[in-house]
Amino acid sequence: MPRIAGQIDQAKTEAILDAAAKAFGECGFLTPMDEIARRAGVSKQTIYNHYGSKADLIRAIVEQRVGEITAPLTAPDAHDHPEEALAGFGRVMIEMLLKPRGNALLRMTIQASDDMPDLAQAFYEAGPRTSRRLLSVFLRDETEAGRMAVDDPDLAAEFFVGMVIGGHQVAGLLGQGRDLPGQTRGVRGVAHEAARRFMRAYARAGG
Amino acid sequence: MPRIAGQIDQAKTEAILDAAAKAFGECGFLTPMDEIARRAGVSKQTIYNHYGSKADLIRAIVEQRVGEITAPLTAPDAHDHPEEALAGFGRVMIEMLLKPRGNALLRMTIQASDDMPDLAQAFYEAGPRTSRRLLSVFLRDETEAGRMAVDDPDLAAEFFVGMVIGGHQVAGLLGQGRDLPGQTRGVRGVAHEAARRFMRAYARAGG
DNA sequence: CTATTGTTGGACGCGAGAGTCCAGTTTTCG
DNA sequence: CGAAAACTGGACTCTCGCGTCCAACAATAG
Repeated sequence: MPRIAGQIDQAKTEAILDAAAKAFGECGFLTPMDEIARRAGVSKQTIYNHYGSKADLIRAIVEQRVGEITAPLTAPDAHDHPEEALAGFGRVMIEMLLKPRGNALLRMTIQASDDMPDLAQAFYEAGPRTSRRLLSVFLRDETEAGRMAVDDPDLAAEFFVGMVIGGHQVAGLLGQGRDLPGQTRGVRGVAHEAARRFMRAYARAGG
Repeated sequence: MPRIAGQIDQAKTEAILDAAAKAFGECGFLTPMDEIARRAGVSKQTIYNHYGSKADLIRAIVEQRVGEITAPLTAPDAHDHPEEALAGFGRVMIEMLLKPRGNALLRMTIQASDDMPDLAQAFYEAGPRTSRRLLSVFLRDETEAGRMAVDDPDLAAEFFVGMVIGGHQVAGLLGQGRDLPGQTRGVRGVAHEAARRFMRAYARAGG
């Protein structure tokens, strides 16, 4: 028994995954496997030893990266001022999408969603859906605590998420990242303004 | 000179375009040309007689449909109550995306944006960008008329558009159209609620 | 009727990319 | 050192889809 059975992976598996994620992000999911092998500094055969097929490779990328990217997106802390918490949540969300990684991952998943609808669903659950749910819970708690007046937390969460990322999403998906309002304000400025307006929209009746 | 020169097109050109748009929408832009020919009830050669290549065909689809789909999206009428005008604007926008056509067109353009960045840009200009601009102008006018208090119309327009379509967009692109808040309310309900909240967020200081 | 032009459908050439195969090399363990 | 397991790299097969070619057909103008 030469070579420990598990020694194969550790180094190369990650190199392959990194290179593949980067390549797919740049050139779309139609990037040839040879290109990925080249970038990873690895033989093509090795890729197929680690991941059985291109579909499996893509699956691995999405499953790993979704968690990684959405990690900083914890539920806002209800003990802060709600507006501050919302602004922070929004800021993380924008940064999530502005990073080449986030948008590239979404693009790749959309492109692959024809052939792999299950993957698209997993991505949707782990990404957009959970972020909405986190925010929805926060809004409900704030309302019960008497600091806000949100009658439909799910819908309100969708509104806020939409306010914050709406424009960036499509623009990024179409490769038109440059043109967006709020550039002069910067990420923090936009998130803060969104939070401020949202609070006004959902303020308690008494102010 | 047998056969009038212009007799070639009228009938078939449109049939091809319709079939192609439908096919691309359902199966993605990687639909074979043979499939399109079959659906259009036309020989493949005929397609190449009318449109030089697959890229040209896609271009033709996008250029025609963008205008067609965004046609009902005129600037809201400032003479109505602003909230009603906004709700109407939002409703049209949602319907634009809920129709298979709209979302399919966006998907197709995203998928093709790797190979045809110019097309993606044209789409973006004609679609998302002009709708934002229309709304922005409306908000500026309403503010000048003293009915609202919008300091940054561009950003506010992005907020409203995001509120209305944010969730549907990604869900549709990922083929997850079923799960969305606001189903119980229906399209009009969501648009109306968005308009109501938006008005509160941007009401004049004096109420 | 004849010439011209579009259409048909089917075969074809071609390139690209997924996945396989294999001989030779490297690495690690005993 | 010797054996086993993974890696290399490059050739190879297979499929698929774009775009072309071509011979027969249809329609229309003169």
